[in-house]
Amino acid sequence: MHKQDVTIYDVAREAKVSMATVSRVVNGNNNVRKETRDRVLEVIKRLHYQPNAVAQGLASKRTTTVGLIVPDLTNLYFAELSKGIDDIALLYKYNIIITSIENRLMKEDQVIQSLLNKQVDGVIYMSNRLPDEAAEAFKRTETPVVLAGTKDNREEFASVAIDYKKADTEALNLLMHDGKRNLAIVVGDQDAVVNGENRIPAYEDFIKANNLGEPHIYTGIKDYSDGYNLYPQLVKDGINGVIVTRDISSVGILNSAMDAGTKVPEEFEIVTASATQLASVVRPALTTIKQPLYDIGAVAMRMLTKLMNNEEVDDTHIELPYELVKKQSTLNQ
Amino acid sequence: MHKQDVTIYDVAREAKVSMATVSRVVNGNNNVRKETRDRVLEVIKRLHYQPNAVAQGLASKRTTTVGLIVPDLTNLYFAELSKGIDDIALLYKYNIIITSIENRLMKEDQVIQSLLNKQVDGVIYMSNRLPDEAAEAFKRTETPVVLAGTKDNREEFASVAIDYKKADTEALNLLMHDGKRNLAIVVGDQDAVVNGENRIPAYEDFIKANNLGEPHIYTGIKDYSDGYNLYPQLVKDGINGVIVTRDISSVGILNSAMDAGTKVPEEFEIVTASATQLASVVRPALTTIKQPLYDIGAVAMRMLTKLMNNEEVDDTHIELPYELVKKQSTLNQ
DNA sequence: GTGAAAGCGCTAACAC
DNA sequence: GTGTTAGCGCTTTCAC
Repeated sequence: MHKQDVTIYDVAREAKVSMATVSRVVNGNNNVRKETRDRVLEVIKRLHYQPNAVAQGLASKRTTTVGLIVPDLTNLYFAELSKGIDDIALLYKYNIIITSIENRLMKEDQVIQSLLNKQVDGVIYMSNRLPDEAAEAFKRTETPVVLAGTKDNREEFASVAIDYKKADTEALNLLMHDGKRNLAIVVGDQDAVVNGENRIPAYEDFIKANNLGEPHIYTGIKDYSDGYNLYPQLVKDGINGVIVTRDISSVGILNSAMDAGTKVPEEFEIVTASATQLASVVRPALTTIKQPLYDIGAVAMRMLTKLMNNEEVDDTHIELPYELVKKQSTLNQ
Repeated sequence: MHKQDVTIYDVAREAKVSMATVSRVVNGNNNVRKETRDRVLEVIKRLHYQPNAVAQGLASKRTTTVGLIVPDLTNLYFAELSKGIDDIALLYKYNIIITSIENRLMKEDQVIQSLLNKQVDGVIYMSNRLPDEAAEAFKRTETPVVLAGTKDNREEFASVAIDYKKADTEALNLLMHDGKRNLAIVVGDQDAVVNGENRIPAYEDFIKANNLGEPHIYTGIKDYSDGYNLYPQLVKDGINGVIVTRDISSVGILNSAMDAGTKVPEEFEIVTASATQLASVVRPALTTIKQPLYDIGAVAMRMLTKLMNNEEVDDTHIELPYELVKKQSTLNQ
């Protein structure tokens, strides 16, 4: 970034008006006579003037930039959420600064602080658990935050998600009705609020309510090979039905079962709890809890635009409908 | 973004030094006596001072922000590239503004202009073909650009990629040596420079050089169902070996072939030209041209940091090695 | 080694 | 409807 060639001052001089008027034209303020406006617009075009958003940001205290905090870019779950966010952001002319925070050199709250230093107008948080320092920083700087596809144990931040407990219970019911009674839950990160405070408790409640014996909770199963390597353990533990939070892990378990000669779904059933593209292209196709990921992202971003404009928001905790899509990895009886 | 509570001026007053000295401390300038530095740092800590990056950007003309231009966030090819970029960006303390440009309300060069208005220090371009207006804008604003995982017909922009012609030729050779002589190429966007000026010509040359009859080029095959629905046409055209640029389309073709009862690879072979996670988790696993996507992103970002610092870069057109990974969708004889 | 002061390019009162 | 002016929070000469 070098010294700007043409500034608002150049336009003002050339159009024989003040900087204020040029500013008004650029920002669509109506208090400008049509002839003046046209003259200014002509000069803007002729000089190829482009406003410097950094200077605008400093002067107006609005950067029209929002921060996106995501654990991992290569996880399709977040990519699909991001797409919904991105489309709405474009619609409202916000730029997106994206930061991923998994396996990092920097601590999460440092990364978030650097985002805040960039003076983002708002933040969409999609990671597992909002650290206290970060929550503090958001409040101190009065930065609006919306959680998308995740939850927080604090009540203070807006969120858009689905009812994970209800969804998982429905999925477990499906497995049970198919005659599978040795049910397990396989999660990626047990510290995630969605898992630790929603999915796992729902599973435990279900097991207890239906007298299905000891609970079997497998944690830290994050990628394909984690899933693949877990399957023998599941066999050893006598499991014949699983609900898996990450679909890449589901695929690992599925392939491992197939390679072991296990009949899916006759002998072993799988439900994956976050439907991305992946779940539907493998064979047999996976039964999934289909979350409206694109919509979650879009609704979250829309809500954020309102919060950033200090508009009234009637409900800051939105739950969107999910769907249990029955495919070939369950009997569906 | 509201009026900042504690500014560099507050720190200066509290530490009984000038703003200039605080600025020096913040920016790690050595021309500060140790005692002064310590005193300033103590005040910074005590007041929880955080520099306003927007003001820094305006004053210094460096925003420590880079733009990422990508067609589609949910395409794993770009996600994996982005991960490499992101890691190196973090290392050098750059933030990333990401913009996707497929199916948009705004024209590509408008989106790019809005990125430039944000005064990004550099840009990584990963899309199909850099529009002339955008190329002009980059040059006019002297913004360094590196293409990652893509190419440009102009020679003027730096790039990091693989040798697509060589890779495709090698893949076609594999198919031919397996006894398949009715070979086709299936591409997503034929306007992409990688396809239009590299992959397709390589295919045509190969067909001609080996007397394999008429070329069969299928374009606009972008997603799973495009691939799935294309397969019957491939059968009708007598094709028994394909190279496919997008792996989601490869999977569509694969599943369609399997559903039709075709034996893969005995009767029909597939090579996918961009190996993401997807290619290795489907069954049969797909033979792929494995590009070092993470590395391409990382190397591109590293090069960009040099360009942004006006450092000498010996080679601005880097080709990284690829690998033809033989899996179950080819006979590999 | 440190400070004073002039900007960076723009917005937003306020005055007319 | 338009202009004047004072910042926004910081960096960077240039003195000393």
